[in-house]
Amino acid sequence: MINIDIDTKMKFLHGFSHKTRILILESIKEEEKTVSQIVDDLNGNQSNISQHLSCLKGCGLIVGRQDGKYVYYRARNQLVRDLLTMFDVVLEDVQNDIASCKNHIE
Amino acid sequence: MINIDIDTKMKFLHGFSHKTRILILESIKEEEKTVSQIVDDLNGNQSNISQHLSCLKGCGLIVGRQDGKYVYYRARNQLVRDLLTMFDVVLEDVQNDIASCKNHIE
DNA sequence: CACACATATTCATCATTGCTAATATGATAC
DNA sequence: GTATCATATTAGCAATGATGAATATGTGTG
Repeated sequence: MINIDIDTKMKFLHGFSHKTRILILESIKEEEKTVSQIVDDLNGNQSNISQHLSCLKGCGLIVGRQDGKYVYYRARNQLVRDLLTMFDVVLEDVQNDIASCKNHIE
Repeated sequence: MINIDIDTKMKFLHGFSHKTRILILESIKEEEKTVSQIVDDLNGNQSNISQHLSCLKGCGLIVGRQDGKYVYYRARNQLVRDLLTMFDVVLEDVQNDIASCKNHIE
């Protein structure tokens, strides 16, 4: 495995650090969508969604293609989809782990 | 797969959203370490590291055990380690695209 | 007990990020 | 050309997150 620059890695991970961005990723995980479709899906603000899409693109998590006056965005590739799936897998496991610990002090 | 509450998920993902926290995770990925060892490793501030450790614990990413006056932290389980490894795998795939992006949301 | 050491917490300040409204760009159709 | 629609960008402000100094808590030792 090649060495990965930490700042590049943080830029990448930044993509996952906001609720709206996660919701966008989940919305376009399996099928590409236009910006307006995503805006509708999330009941969001056009400017706001557009900025988050720009962020996600910069992070390398999604790609866009222009088709006429529309821009379609989708998850960059299968690895990114796998990562999104893995979040759920690990989180499920962590939740069970915590739940099965009857007397954790917190 | 059970449905995962989005806010719980965001809390989980927040653990990966800061450079110091990623460096901590990498530092204790393979072997548990005391707080002071981590502070030395990262050349960090004790208060600051302690706060990030608290965050990571709250996110479910790490666990701590007290041994005498020391507290040892380690990655919660193998899945968390796998996730950290997967970041590198996916990043390797995407690295060139990210390197040219200078922006976050702006 | 007093002391030294390891870690956690508080607090005030500072820095970064996200938000919305407004505006700009770019594409298509008339 | 102009009008219209889709998307991107800018700017100022609001919200959130990170920081280090100081302090508190906890743990073993003499």
